[in-house]
Amino acid sequence: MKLEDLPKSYEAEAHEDDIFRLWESSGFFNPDTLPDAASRKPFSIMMAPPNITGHIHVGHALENIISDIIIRRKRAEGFRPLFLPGKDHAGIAGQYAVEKELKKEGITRHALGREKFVERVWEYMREIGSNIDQELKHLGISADWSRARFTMDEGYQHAVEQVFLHYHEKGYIYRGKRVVNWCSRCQSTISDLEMVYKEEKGKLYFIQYGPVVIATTRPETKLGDTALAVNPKDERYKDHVGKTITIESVDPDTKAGKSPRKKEYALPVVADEAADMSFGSGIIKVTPAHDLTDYDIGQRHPEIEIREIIGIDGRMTEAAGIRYAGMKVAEAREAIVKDLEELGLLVKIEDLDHSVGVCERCETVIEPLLSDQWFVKMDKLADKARKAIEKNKVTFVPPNRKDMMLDWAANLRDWNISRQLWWGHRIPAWRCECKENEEWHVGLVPPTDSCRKCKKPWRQTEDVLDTWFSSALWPFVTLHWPDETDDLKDYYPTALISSAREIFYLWIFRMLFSGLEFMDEVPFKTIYTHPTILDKSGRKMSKSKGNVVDPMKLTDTYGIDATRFGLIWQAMGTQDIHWTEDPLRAGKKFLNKLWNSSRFIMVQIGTEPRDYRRPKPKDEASKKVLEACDKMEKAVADSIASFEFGQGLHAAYDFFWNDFCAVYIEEAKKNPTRETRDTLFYVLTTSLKNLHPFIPFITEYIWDLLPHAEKRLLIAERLQ
RNA sequence: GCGCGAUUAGCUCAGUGGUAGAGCGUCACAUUGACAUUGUGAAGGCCGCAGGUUCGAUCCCUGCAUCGCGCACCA
Repeated sequence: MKLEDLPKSYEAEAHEDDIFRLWESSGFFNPDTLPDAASRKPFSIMMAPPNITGHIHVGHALENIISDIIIRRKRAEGFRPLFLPGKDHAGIAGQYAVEKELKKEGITRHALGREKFVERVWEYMREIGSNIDQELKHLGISADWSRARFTMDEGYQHAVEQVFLHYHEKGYIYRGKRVVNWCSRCQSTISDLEMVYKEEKGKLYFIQYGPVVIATTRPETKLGDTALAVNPKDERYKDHVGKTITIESVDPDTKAGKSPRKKEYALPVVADEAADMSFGSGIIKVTPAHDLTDYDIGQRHPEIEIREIIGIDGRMTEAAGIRYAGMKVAEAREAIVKDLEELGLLVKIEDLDHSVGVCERCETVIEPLLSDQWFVKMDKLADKARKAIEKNKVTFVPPNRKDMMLDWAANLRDWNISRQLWWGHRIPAWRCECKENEEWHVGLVPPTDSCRKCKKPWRQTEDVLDTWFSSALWPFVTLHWPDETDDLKDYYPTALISSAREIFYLWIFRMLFSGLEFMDEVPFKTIYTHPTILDKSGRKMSKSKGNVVDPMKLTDTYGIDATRFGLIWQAMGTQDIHWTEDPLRAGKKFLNKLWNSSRFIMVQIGTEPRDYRRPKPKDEASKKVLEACDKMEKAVADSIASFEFGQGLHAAYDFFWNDFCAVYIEEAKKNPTRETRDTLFYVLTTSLKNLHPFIPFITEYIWDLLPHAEKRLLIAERLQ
């Protein structure tokens, strides 16, 4: 081979797509078709399914490149590794994405109707979903796309129904009126996860409440007050506990427009830990229908009445009194403050910085309110998961996450699993249209006998399940549970789950108890929380801040390998990454170094087939570089095994550039012998093998140019 | 408020109980010998602050400060 036959610099974009096609058509992403598949041990990772709401971001890129590194490494180590890809239908986020599209066309989902709207969502999912697949493939992710799953595909829907029925049979599912986070725009409950807090300059209002003064940021909720609470240790209010206090306040039944009038109320006083002695006056007004804390107080003191004064449309209900009924919450607040002031009941107003919960998707202020919802009892399920964690059935990386999760799981509320959305898994529960019959029938089909009160048919509830209800089942439903497939036997439990910090609790914990409940075994041996990519100044990336990094733009600029190199170079342990493109530049240079040294070696060694076992040279330089090479191999293996991907890449880089290129190749040039040629070939091929998981394209490309028996580095000679 | 993590060269980060390293950037020199996407050399750091342990601390301990994250609170 002549030097002139090989270009002077490495042209990534000329080869990367071809190489991926070559891998894909080889079928080796599917572990079953690997050579000697039957004798290989199974190993599996389930891809955290990206939400189908747009393009993948740089965090997805990092997450999946990390998994891909592990998978490629395992493939080379002689395992039968399954990396199962898939996508999440993303419930509220998916629906909202389509609603935004409709808005541009000037229509609403209500105008379309449920059936047509859901069709639109499916169209959107197919289109955006295939983009996501393309983007992941473009990054060189060696997942088995023939096994790809979607949380709304037919088999998955079936599994979700079975899970619901199972929980129902065990008595874990109930329907209840609870205070939930209500988004009045989405017209649905939302989970804590879908809620974000916005810092706001608010006001703290001090209101005369009979003999005491109470402080509140939400004076309008006083219309729903049904009690007062003080801390049991609070000496100041000891005498009031257990008695009622008569207070004077606005009469809400005075017509709007007329001057406000006073009215007397009797409110019971209870002792409850929730009252903080040091905040405000130390007395809290209890509004059980519109505040989670207050609702809990209500639960602890059943004598407290519940009055609902805010409706699901975000307006005051009739129970709030004719003076305020129909007003939006903010309007009612203004009105009542004015009335209190006129009546001389407003003591003072202070400024207060506090945060307000808003809907993550549409920024509507969340109203906590009482609503009929479906719940899953968490006590037994959470207990199972906690015990498994305590018994170290799973390993946490980093280890301190173990205690964090146990703390979090120690006081869980029951899981509100119903959502008033159109996009998602329909809840298999039926009820008579007449609504006079309170009876619910849970099952895949309606009951055959009609309702006792009328002759109308049963109808399935409009509600769908929380999107996490289905993603909780990911590690086994992807393997076709409830069918007892070979895949399920081979690949469950998975080796590890790699997840973003954001969804650590809500997703990981739910997969844990789901796996234990349905498979009797933890779904993964290791829970790895990968680094979060922040911008250079350490802020979260977000569209509104304009600091997001598009991985596709990076690959356009630097090529895929250099992008992978640059991402992993920065991935030190589980530390957050303050994003910088510098290492991508370094990556590009390194690829060129790798290319040119390979080019030089190819010319040196000629074209005859070679033995690529470790040579036993006698000269010092060769012995030394082989020793360093052994060290590098060990460092790479150890680093990957301990999730120190950046360290592994640094070790390989450092060895290759310095020990090998700068020192050994120069040395070998001076006095080329058969021994140095053997050593050059061995060190190069060993480096390629160790670098391959990080920068798979160039290593494969060079490998295929080398004269030896095994083509395809992807499945080349097994490492130890 | 509680917990976790971070704080080292201009920037992004490694690192070790014995007076510090990488990548990128900067400056000077080298020009075609695999590679100028290179090579050689240089500049640049009281390793956040204050105590303590130690013969010796950037590293261990305590406190503080700043930043970030999580949980709680936000009456």
